[in-house]
Amino acid sequence: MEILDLENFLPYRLYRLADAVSREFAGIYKDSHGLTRPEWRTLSGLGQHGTMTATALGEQSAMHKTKVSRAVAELERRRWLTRTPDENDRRVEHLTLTKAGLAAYGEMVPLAKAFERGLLEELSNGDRSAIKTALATLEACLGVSHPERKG
Amino acid sequence: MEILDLENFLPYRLYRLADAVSREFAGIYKDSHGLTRPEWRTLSGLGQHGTMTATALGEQSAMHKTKVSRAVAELERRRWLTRTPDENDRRVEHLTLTKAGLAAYGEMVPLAKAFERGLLEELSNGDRSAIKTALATLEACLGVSHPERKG
DNA sequence: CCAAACTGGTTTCATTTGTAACCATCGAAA
DNA sequence: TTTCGATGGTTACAAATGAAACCAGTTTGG
Repeated sequence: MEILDLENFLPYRLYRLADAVSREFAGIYKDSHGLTRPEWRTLSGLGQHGTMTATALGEQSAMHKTKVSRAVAELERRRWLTRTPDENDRRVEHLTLTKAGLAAYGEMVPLAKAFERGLLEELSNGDRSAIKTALATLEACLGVSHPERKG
Repeated sequence: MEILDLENFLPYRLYRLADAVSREFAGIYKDSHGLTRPEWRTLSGLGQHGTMTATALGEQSAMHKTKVSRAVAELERRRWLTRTPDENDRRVEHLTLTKAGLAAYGEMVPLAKAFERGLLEELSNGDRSAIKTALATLEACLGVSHPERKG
């Protein structure tokens, strides 16, 4: 009978690594501010782009719209963002970080970058660039970069 | 204010890719047999190693013990595995696939391998080997390979 | 021998997640 | 204009998850 070596199976390894990295990284937003991952991504998207709609947020950060909806609701409750109704389309709301939201964002960005740097430092120069192109290739192949995501 | 480019942030890219791959791959065990991921991993571990304890399963496949416990219960309900009490330690149970379990495993392994092949085909030879060493390095650095996992 | 600490495994409960249904609004076509 | 399908976003409900409590059995140290 043909067997599968799980520990060397790419989907499994990818998932396990991503999961470990993500848990590790969660310390930065969870322990310090009690954010969930969707909340962190929402904060991050708005910090980066200034103003976005919920739909745009979902696309940019690969989140299902229910996740976005709940994350936005929570950040609003904290008064880290505000909603502004769109002039032309009354279904749409434009989301923007408040001063408090920006402050939290500004505080976490350097920590996030340091975390990433810590990871990349472990890799040789060659592996560092190779992993980036490999990721890009697989992302393109899976249609992950700019699609209608479900996550 | 310093910003973070989420779409180029390694932890995010890793997670998003792993998530996409995992969803895609889930078709192989979910759509065909209605398995969850923990159930698939359990099946896979036992198919590969023949007989294991729940604890060993958790270590090999990076699952929290509650996930293992529930997956094992479900596979037992399907009569895909059986439990045999340990001779010396009455807390321990040895898990083994039944004929039906092995059949399902044998059926899925080629599909899994084909899926992995499909992914790797997208990469150049260089990237293929580089991504493996990069994964190994990060796994080692995060202590993912052989630890007390929580996932 | 006995108590305390530990380990394998299950269960309980609160939280998170996903699917689907839903509401409101919009755009296109009749 | 009216109707019908699509779209932005929220809500309801069921299933998956994780933390911690738990039970049973085992080891250790006095």
